[in-house]
Amino acid sequence: MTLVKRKREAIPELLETADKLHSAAIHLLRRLRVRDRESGIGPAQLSALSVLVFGGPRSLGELAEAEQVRPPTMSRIVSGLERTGLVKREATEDGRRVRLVATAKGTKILWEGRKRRVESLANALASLGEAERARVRELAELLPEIVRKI
Amino acid sequence: MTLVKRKREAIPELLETADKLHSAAIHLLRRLRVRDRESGIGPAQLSALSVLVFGGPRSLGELAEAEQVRPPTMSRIVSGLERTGLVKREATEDGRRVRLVATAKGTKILWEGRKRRVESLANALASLGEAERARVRELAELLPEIVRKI
DNA sequence: GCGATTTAATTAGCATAGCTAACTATATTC
DNA sequence: GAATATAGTTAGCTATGCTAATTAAATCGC
Repeated sequence: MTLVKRKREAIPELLETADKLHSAAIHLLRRLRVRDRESGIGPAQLSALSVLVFGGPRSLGELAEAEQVRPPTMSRIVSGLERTGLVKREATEDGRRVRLVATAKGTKILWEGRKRRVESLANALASLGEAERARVRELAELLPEIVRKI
Repeated sequence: MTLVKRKREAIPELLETADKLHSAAIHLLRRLRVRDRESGIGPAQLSALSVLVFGGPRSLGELAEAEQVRPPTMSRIVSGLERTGLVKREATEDGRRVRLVATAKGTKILWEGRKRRVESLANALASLGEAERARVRELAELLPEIVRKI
């Protein structure tokens, strides 16, 4: 017990920070999500589409993994996106795989939605002081590194 | 147009910060969500339960509003929580209203789940340097204020 | 080179979670 | 006390998650 004490002692403070960060992330996204309804697309479809738009075409399995969803689930999400003309399934050299590509319409809709979310948040940031904005900027850069370690 | 130019010019930098923060929040929660499956409770039930556990008992309408969901949706979420013994519907003076209360079992399960999420994140924070951890701590305190302004 | 295995995606069937519309029951108002 | 307002539920639709089973294509082994 006493031998690992140093390591254990470090945790409570981190737990508190983690708890606050976790809670803030939940509330942040809950607020921004409201604006997604304007797109008329469900959250899973929107999220999958964003991977294709920002990350480029990929197979169904890859997209499922990126979205942390099982292939059958992604298959149906893609079917919905295809039905509304936001994504296209294309054949590949490997006859088992499909290449999923966002259409022009899908790309446009996604950018508009993202713009709404980001603008809502940017407006909230606008009322902060210069020092606080700088702090937020620093954190926004630091977060991806933290996420990678989870 | 030109009259509001000053305000518009301030936005691009904020848009970039907002975009990064938004994206980081999405990826953060996506990672942490994985651990929720261990609880065996769906995300909507888990989130509603957390409001009752951390915020105390309230009516169905209040809970629906807190969760940004319509009353019929919340009614069914609560039915699920009641069926598994995590929440109780109690009568109030006003015969139309119900008081929703988390049971001991519900409280216990929620704390365990929250612990898992927060610990995952705290572990990721543990590998940061002292200066970075301090920065994260500052931001975690600042975020609720930003969220309130969205 | 052809049968067996592996891999990618889909289909089928189930549960949860979101919505609107319609209904029930209780309070409130005039 | 009748009309109206409010709180919650029920019914029925769509979307999103899962596992199990199926289909089709590629690869492996001999």
